[in-house]
Amino acid sequence: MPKVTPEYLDARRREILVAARTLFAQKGFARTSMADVVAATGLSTGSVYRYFPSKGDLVLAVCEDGQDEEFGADTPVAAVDRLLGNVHPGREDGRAHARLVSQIWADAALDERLAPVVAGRHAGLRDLLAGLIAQESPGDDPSARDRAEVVLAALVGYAALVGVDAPVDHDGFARALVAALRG
Amino acid sequence: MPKVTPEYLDARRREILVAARTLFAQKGFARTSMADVVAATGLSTGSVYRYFPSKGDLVLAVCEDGQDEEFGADTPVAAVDRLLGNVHPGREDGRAHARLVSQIWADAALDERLAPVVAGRHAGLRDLLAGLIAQESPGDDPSARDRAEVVLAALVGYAALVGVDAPVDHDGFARALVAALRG
Amino acid sequence: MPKVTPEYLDARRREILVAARTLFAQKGFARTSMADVVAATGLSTGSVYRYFPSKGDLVLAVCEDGQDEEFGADTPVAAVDRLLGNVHPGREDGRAHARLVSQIWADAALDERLAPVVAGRHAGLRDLLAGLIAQESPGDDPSARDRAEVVLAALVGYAALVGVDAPVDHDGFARALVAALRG
Amino acid sequence: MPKVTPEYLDARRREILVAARTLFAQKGFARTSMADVVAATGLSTGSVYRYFPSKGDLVLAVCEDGQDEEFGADTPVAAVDRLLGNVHPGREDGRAHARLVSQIWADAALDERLAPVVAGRHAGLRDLLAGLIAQESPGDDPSARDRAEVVLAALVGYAALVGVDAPVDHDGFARALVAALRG
DNA sequence: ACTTCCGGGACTACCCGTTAAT
DNA sequence: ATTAACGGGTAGTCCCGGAAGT
Repeated sequence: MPKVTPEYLDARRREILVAARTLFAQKGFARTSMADVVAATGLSTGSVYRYFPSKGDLVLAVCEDGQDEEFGADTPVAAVDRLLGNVHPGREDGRAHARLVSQIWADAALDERLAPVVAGRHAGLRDLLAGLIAQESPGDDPSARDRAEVVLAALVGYAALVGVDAPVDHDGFARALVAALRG
Repeated sequence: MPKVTPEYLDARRREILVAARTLFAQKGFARTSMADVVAATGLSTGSVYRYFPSKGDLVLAVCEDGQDEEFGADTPVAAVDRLLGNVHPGREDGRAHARLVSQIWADAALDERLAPVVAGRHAGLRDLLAGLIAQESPGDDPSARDRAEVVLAALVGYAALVGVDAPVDHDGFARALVAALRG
Repeated sequence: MPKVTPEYLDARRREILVAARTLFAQKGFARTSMADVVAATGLSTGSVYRYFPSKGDLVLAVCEDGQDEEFGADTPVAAVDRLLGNVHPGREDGRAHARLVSQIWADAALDERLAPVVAGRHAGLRDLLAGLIAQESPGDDPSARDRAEVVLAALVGYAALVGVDAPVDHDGFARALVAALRG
Repeated sequence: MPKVTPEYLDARRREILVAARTLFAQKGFARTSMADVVAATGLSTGSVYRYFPSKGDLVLAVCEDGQDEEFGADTPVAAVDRLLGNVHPGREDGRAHARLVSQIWADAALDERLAPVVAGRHAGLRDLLAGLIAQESPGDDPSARDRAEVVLAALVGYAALVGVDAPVDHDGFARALVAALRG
């Protein structure tokens, strides 16, 4: 079935990506084999490798994916609430997402192709958050950036906690996080 | 014929543990093979398996190890400084330690034997920190625990950042973290 | 819809053949993938498979190709000189040609479709050479055929030597070969 | 089964080597998979890889093997007879050996680890044969080495012929070869 | 009619955690 | 205590068919 539309190709690619992300969130990168991905997509080995030339590329694509989703918040509190909501332990896919976040940071620490992607994405988010914080604060507070860094780091750590199924107090954490935003 | 002393056995065990931790910090759990550990210790496969019946047990032991080191701090700021110092990107083994932290949280999210160990350790640390915070604060502030949780989570996130070699402002982060301690 | 001319088709076929021979001479049959050939020709997979229904057929065609080139020599010495020149280690493509010769004989020993082609080609060359030898020799020397066989075998062996980049004395070999022609 | 005698290890190694050589002679290097070798030995994959860390090493070992067998001949004619006998098309394993010879020269042309081994072995044989020729010839004939090269090359070419099952006149070839020895 | 190119899936070399015999 | 053996699993390649377009 050659000469298909670019949309078709992109849809196929996304299917693989979604299947892979689901598996990676369940079992992590290392414990998910390409055969697992192949089985989950219903395609053949060759097909998957046509879209992603190696497992590393697939992992990379999963990590890059969703990166460009609009931040969509105009106050720091709203932004943090939203990010925190993604890893809410009560949500259906909250734990899965949290686990994926942990996997990504761990793998990025070992994979030099992944590291800049993850670091860059994080930096972008931090600057955005810092901007929102600065808008709210009176005068020029140089600590906005540091506060943003801390809050974002706390979110990563929170994902780790949710990932291991630790009994967290979601609302309490949210409150303390908002307090930290204020400095 | 040997009948070696328990001390000797324990020393052997520690040697393996140290070698494994070093390798795990460099390459992560999945990318470190038992053969790597065996080679690093200079022992034989059988010996290593005598002390740790499976790779999972070795990973578990590495994660548990160091857990019982005294917290050794009597103010929250001192405690946070100390913890933060362990993953200082400028320190020789700061990045290695940071990487190991990321690996542990990621693996704990997948391994049900590991999860409670890591979660428990974290809870202990959090309660200790919450205690120190409460001591300092006037009256009974119920948010001490939440603040401790946030600060500790931020430390985990900071380790992730250092692990991927992101350009962090260590001192700025420390300041913002101390501010967060105060709420 | 095209209905292209047969000449065009043949030209295409030759392009593929040339590209394939070059690759086969560089990397051998087994280490050259159809994808390599496709890439080298600039055509599509389907096109290549239209002209050569399988890799085996392509290999066969490469082995048959050049077979019908006129011997173009009227004395045994001239013939041998010419053949030897094709695998001269100093020539640009001498080693490449020599490597290809080795690949062909090796593959022919395993492929029953290839074997008769190669054997037949060799037999033709030998008979031709034997005829030239007989012309020069006085009376009817029944050993002409055997001498031709030995000389031709030596040429194959020489190609093998050049193929592995062994330090050969080309002129010395040529002299000894001529002596062998004479018996 | 640890701590076995070196003889045991060597015997095991030889078993693998023999099995591999047989397969390689039948199907060539490329068409013989490591799984084939494993099955032929009756061992497990891991065991075979313990003795030969890669397929390339196994191929190399097969090519080096038998190299040190004594030449065992004191006249050029006897030497050539012996070498020719190894690839006699009538002998049980003559064709198999001939095929293996072809495979080795072809692979050596592509594998830079193999090339020097094969070239060196050939050079040794040639010098030995040249020595025998020189002994017999009156005075100092500088062409002894070239004649030896031609004769050896012819033997390689003869192996190629036998390998493809070409109808050769073994005795006629032998006679012409002996004539070539004399120059 | 003819080319393109996606899909398929068996296969390959090799690795790894672990056992058990010596 | 040592180490040979195990065997299932891993990422990735390869040749080729056949449907979809031009």
